[in-house]
Amino acid sequence: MASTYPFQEIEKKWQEFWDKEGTYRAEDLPSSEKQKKFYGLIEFPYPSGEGLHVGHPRSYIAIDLMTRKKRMEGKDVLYPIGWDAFGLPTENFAIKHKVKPADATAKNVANFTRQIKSLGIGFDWSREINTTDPAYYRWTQWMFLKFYGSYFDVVEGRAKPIDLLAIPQNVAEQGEEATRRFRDEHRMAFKAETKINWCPSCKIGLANEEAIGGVCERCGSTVEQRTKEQWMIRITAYAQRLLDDLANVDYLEKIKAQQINWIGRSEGAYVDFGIRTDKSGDLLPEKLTVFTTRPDTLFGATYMVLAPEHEMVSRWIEDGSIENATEVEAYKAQARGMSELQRQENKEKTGVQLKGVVAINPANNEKIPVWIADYVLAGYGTGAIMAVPAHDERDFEFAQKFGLPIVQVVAAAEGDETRGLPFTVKGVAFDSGILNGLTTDEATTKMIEWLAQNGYGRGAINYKLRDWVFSRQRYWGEPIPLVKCQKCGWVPVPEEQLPVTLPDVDNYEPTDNGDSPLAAIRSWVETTCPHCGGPAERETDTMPNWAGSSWYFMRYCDPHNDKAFADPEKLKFWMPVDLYNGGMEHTTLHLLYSRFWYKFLWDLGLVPHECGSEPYAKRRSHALILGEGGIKMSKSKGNVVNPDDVVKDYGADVFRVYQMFIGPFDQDAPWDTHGIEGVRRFLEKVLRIFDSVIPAEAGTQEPDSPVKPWNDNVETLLHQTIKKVGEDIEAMHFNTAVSALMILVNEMSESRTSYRVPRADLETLLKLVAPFAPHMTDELWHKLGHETSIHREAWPQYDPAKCVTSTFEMVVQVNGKVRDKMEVATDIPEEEAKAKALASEKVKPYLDGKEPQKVVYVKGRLVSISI
RNA sequence: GGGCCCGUGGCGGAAUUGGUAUACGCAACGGACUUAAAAUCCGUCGCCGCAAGGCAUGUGGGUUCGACUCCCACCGGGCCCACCA
Repeated sequence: MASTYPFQEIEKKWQEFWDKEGTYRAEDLPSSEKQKKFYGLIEFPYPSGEGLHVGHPRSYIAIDLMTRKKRMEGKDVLYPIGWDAFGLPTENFAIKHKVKPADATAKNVANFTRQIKSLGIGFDWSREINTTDPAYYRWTQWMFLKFYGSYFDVVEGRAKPIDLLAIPQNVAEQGEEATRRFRDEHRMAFKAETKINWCPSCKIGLANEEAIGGVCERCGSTVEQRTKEQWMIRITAYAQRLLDDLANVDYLEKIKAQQINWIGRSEGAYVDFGIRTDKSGDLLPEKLTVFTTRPDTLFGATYMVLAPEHEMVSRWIEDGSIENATEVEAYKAQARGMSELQRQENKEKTGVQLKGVVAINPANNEKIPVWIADYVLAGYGTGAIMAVPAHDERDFEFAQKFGLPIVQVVAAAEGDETRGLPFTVKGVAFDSGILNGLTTDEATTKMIEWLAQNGYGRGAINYKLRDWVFSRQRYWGEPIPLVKCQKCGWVPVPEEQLPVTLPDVDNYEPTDNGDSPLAAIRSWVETTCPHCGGPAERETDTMPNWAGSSWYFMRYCDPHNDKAFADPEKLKFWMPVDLYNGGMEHTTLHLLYSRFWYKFLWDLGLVPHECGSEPYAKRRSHALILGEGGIKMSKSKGNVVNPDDVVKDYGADVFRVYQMFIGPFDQDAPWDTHGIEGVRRFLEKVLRIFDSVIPAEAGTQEPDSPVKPWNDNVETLLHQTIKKVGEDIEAMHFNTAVSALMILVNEMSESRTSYRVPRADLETLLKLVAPFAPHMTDELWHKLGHETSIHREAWPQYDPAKCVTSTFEMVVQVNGKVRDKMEVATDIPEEEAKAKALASEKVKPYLDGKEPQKVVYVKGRLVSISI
């Protein structure tokens, strides 16, 4: 800014002042009734070594504006900050540079803190949290144990303590071991085999994001698939509730759509197919069950496909039912070696027929061949499909490639696009003809009835959502607080012994077998069983990054509590979050996981019932700040803007206003070095308005200039601006709020030369600018003689009567074209407006002496004449 | 392939939700002040035209007194998901 305004000094001064005064500290005990609280939340950052990106603050500043306005409106405001600090980049950095991840994290947090504080954001730093702090992850572990100690009651549709799980008679009769197994199978946290991406060179398991294109992101070697027993969390049990409750929250439509999409509910039916092998020569006792959304096309099912991993395939290989077992094994091996990503890239259909095995289509008793192919996914439905090539594109493609029959189901043909290739048309779908003349929906319902009546299947609902793989073979994460005892099996670490802290070692290396680096630290692994006191080993897997971020918004309500993750009374006051803002990249997983986690705790009564079943009342997303020219900022392109540089050159206030003015909040916007100059000019103009009011040397006396009455138009504009800025901030239209302020300031600074702007109006202006440029406005506020911060002042009110002018410029249109404009009284009667318009000299030539066909008056706007 | 969204000056973008298209800002140009520059201030700035006027919101149609806004088709671009039966 101008050399006369020492912004660096002033900004620092106010940041220290706010810190000392606790200007932004949320009330520890609420001072108002619950309706008057506002909890604004931004996604807490991952403190990377790169430092703050210019994109980060966009969200922080936006919510800062909103919370500042709410505070000025007298609400209790909670706007906290913390660090989502566990995770891969830090771990990788630590391994590479042989430093401790905790030390690297502390350094990064210090840097982020310095950067964020320099922006003057009104965070309540007294509530700062860090997911890697044992005092924090103690509760993350505690919550994991709640998952472990619970099951999902299907009848009531909610989680309950595992002690309440009814053990069926026949299980109980089999003894303790069977009972334990039954219980373990029903826990919300359970162990199961899953595939992981394995880099044979780095000897490390990789997240999907690190194995893009099937190669290791770090070293470039081909990623293998390995099978491993991992902890899973039963999020699928909550699929329907996660879907249903979207109706009760205010999320952007596209965010809801993403959640719905990800959960992927589909209605259909399970259908049981009989299986005959040549070897046995007869029907097997077991059935092959498939899930289909189109049971009405059952008659057109001409073959079946199993996922290569389907357990029946292994069984049939073993018992010799499959004649071409070698070929089948080879295909299975090939499929196993492929990562999901490789599979997605190569969409060419492949598969092998299981020779010696046929399935029986229950609709017509026809024998149909059985195949395995990797286009059928083991993880969805039953891992097997009935293939209806006439009504499914993928089946069609497969049938074409392998010469399988294609049968169109006539009753179902309506609505399905004909593929323009010869079909074997079989006419009526059923002996009974029950589907004739029905729509697809009706036929589906009818078919499900038929299946159920004849014992061939039943209606069913399936979700794409899979259970949450919760184990990571990593060091830098929350240890999973379980111990494996040879005698007692998995035993939870008792609550009073939490947290299970990470061992403080100088360095660690990945292991050969895919275990976490923790597995090699024997002194940490070896422990005693909390149950029987015998020798036991700790679980060496750690939790995923998503764990700590699944509940952090609750910890903010009571961050220093060491008796509970948060005091229920404080949760009752602050929850739910009123506005949650973040990037679109987190609108599927993080949002889903945290909603689920919250619902689970709510079910158990650990989150008070009064908080409601959803953690976030409203979710919005910001877009990206791009590099100059509209390309993404990246180190390689050399177009990265460092917020430190901007703050150093222009100050935080300019940076903040520019961030808000750059474009619509939910739209990507390119950084523009020239654009920021315009904002600087604007703020300097604000300073200049106060020059006459505030004498150069700190005095607060107003000069006794000759006073002309304050201009009515500026008065009107002031009230219009109060209205506009307030509404725009609420609607997150920050760019137009800034432009409204610019218009007012332009007007005021022009008027200043001819009129004396009343001090009260100047103070109003200052309050409107305050959330945008907090340092400068507090400085001016104090120079006007105030002792307390402007950020605790009352937000200005507008007078609706003063927002309207007594006259307006009425437009006269003839056949939709503007032909005249005239100044008329705002309350002009309709007839008079029309008469005036028709009498206009400029309009007359267009009337051509004819009588107008229609004359429309739009109040306060225009008269439209058509001839 | 599915879902969501967007096309307005040289650029970022406004438009009271169907009512004066191009607010505000940037860039550019001309001028004032200055020895000069910066800063600041004044002015011009969609296109064609001396002007009157005409034409312009991706393209073509429709509804309407009136369409950037609503409807249909097409063209172009973006984001997310994706062999989910």
